[in-house]
Amino acid sequence: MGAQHGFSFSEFSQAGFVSDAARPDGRGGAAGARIEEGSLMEVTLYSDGSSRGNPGPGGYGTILRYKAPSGAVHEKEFSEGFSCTTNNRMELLGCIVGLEALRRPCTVTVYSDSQYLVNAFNQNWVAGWLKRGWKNAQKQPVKNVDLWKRLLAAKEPHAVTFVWVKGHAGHAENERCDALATAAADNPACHKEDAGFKG
Amino acid sequence: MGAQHGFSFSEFSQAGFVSDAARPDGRGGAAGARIEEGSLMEVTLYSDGSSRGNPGPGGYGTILRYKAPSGAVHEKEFSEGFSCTTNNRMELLGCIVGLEALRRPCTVTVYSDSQYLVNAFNQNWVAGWLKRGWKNAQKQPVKNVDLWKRLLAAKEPHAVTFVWVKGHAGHAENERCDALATAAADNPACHKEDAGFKG
RNA sequence: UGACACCAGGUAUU
DNA sequence: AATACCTGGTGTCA
Repeated sequence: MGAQHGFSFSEFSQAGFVSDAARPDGRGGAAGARIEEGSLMEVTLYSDGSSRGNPGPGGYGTILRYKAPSGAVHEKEFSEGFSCTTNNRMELLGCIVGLEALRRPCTVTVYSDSQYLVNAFNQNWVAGWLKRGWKNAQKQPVKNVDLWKRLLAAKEPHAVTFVWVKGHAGHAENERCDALATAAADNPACHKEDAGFKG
Repeated sequence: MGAQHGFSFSEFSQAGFVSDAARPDGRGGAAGARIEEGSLMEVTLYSDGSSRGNPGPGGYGTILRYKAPSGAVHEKEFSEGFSCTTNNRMELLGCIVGLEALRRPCTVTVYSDSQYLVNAFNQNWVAGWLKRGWKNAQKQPVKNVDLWKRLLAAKEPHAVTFVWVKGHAGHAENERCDALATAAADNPACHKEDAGFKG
């Protein structure tokens, strides 16, 4: 199972959501030009990463879900495998590809079991890194800067909220993402190279 | 079949073993007052646990065996069933009740198919737990601490050796214990509550 | 020192 | 297929 890039936004358009003014719930923006948070499409992103050996072969799994006001649920799954990477890189990448698939600004809720990912924003780690020029609290270079920068760029157009979920605790979507991630990690036939990983 | 507590040591006394000096094999202590390891009564303990569901209804089976110098074999069986417990708790409890039935310090050889039980001593897991204040190597609280403490207390007066036997591999006593354990697990009429189990 | 994740291995119970 | 338990390790941060 390879990556499925280019999340088809037309599916969402078909759900009758492109024109905010037409929304039946009345939340369509009267403001017009300005994008209000309440007027954005609400999307849920679940992701998980795995790595066999750490470092070793790895993969990510991501679910992007949009529930239309009509009640219809639109969902897309993503996954990729890599020949040599780390658990944390896969946790980040799963989130990144989900965000990068969005073609318009959205209100996104990201669910991840990785405190490495979630706390970077919810505990303001990134703010400290930027202040120190990508140095961590020990003044060492922050790891995986390539992915962190890519994540910040992918996040930028959206209103993103990060929620930590405990891993392997019965969370259905998290476990689906785990299955996608491990399946990709376990399939050498589809492995790509994680060019950013410095082994 | 309920538990049979209070292993009658008088049976062993009748085997002519109380006076070490009289032992025909010459290992009786000339030292007199001091209890030497070689002077202790040698007992063999077999035990096994089972649990239907894990967690679920479970039970243990235990055989305590003493072979008198005369060649006579004295044996006692123990078993109990519980309404909700785990496989590992039953493996521990089977050993505990056997040891607790001994009324004098003995040289005990414990045979179990549970590496959870055997390695706790033979691989010095307990030493690490005590050093870390009942935390395991991952710094999480050690599970079943109630039973581990009870086992340490039950073991304390004796010279205990643990031997691992492969389960379901034709070991006669192990399979007898398995039969006792599963019979107890499968008989709801005699089930007790495993008060220490946190479900 | 703490937290989360990712494994690798082993035994048993189902 | 899954749970109950343990050992050993790395990837990362505060």
